[in-house]
Amino acid sequence: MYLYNSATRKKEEFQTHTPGRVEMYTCGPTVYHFAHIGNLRSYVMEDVLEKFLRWSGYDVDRVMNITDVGHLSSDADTGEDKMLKGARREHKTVMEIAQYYTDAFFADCAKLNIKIPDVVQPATGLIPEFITMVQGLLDKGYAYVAGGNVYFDTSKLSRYYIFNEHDEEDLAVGVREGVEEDGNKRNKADFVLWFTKSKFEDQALKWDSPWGVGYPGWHIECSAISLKYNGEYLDLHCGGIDNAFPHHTNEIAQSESYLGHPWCKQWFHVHHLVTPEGKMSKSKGEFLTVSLLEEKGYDPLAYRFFCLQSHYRKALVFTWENLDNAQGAYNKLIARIAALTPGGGEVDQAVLQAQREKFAKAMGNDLNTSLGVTALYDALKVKANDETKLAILADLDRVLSLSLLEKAAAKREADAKAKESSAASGGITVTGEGDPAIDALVLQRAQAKKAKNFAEADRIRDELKAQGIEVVDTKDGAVWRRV
RNA sequence: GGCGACAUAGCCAAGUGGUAAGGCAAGGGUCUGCAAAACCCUGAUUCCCCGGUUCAAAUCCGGGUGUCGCCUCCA
Repeated sequence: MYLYNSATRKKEEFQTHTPGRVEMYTCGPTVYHFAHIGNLRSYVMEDVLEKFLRWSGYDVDRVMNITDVGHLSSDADTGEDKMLKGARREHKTVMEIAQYYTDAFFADCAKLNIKIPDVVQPATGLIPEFITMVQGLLDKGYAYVAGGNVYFDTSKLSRYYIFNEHDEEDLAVGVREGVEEDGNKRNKADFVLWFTKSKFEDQALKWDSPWGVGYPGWHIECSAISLKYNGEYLDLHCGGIDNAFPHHTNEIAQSESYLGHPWCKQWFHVHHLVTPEGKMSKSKGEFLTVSLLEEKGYDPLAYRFFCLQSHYRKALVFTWENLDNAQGAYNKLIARIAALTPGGGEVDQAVLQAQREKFAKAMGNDLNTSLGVTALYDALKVKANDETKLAILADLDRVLSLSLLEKAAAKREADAKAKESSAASGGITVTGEGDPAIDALVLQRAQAKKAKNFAEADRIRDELKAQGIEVVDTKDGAVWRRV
């Protein structure tokens, strides 16, 4: 397959260190708050990438960290740990916060059909490994101690900026409000590997180290966790585009300096979900979570569908209108699949194979999920029996994970049930949200309608409408809902 | 100020030198007492702009413009 590689800024043929096996690492969430749907866009796209690699025959070893310490909200000593901030906000301990939001993260993932990685490692569980790595960098001369902290010395590298051609002098340090320069650093780009100094006395998580009691920097965790579980050679590193610099740049600096050889070849960065006002963030605008989408009546998988319709390397604009489009398209797709009849005839293997190849070509071209979704529509239109169409859809859904066949089967079953009860009650069925008084009115209307008393039927429908209730006649009876 | 990505119909988009896929929305039609649903039909003389290369450019080259992101909190 071909993937765009952020490190070379080119689309390249994907190659692994060990043929047939992919060592894959993903930067996981900092568990200080709920994930918003923009965060989850990355995990959706990475999930599709992982599943496509498996579908293509690779053996994938996927590792993800959980940042539960060390992620500062600012540079240098002024930085407050995000976890602490969360804990204080909710009057809980840091570990309680970490557990709560880790669980919430994976609950969101489950709703979006995002598979849990093979290894999930919280940063606090691997402190000795971080210390070993920091010590190794000190021993090799890539790090120094200053003002109680351990820093990585970027001047020791022949090339530090991997993802962009920065000239150090052009870097606007402190470009953001509230960021101060750290006087302990020898070079502008140096970063902390281990902190012992914190202005915040309630820094709850501390560990003993050769440099004093303290806590790890944010970047070291990913290098060390990947080294432990993926080994010395990483094939594919994923994350949001905003992590390219400085986080991933620093990971490369640490890992390659420590290992003494090239580390990860392929870098996969997912671009942002944005609103018409700009970047989505937890601190401004509406805080969009999966739960909020559900409260508003959306299927989380419609959001997944929305993500798949677009390319991962393009900013995707979120508006409620766009999500409505996706939900509508998703519902229609399910309805069309539900209209197929399972269990009849043989699967046409030649057609299945041809559609598989078409899909593989699209997805293999820098993960073109938009064409991948189009392949679903092609499957519905292909000249073959329903059994073959269903087989194609089931196969492609192993990658896209839209629960197509499950949802279609559920719809088919619900439709059959409605039809059955319709037959049992002489053709008049009322399906609604479980209010007997409303059911009675809707039934009255249906009876008036059956007696061709349309004036009375419309009068009752208007009466219901005034109460915010919409009645729709389907071929299987009357259905009402609150709007 | 520096670096990077992107720019195709109302919206999401495909397209990688051979004459603009697909989806959503919209409009028209069939059907239904009326609606809804379903099904059928309709869409860009043109791909941000200006030059250039070529028999041929949305695609390649040069120069602009715009939007977004990063430059030590973010996926």
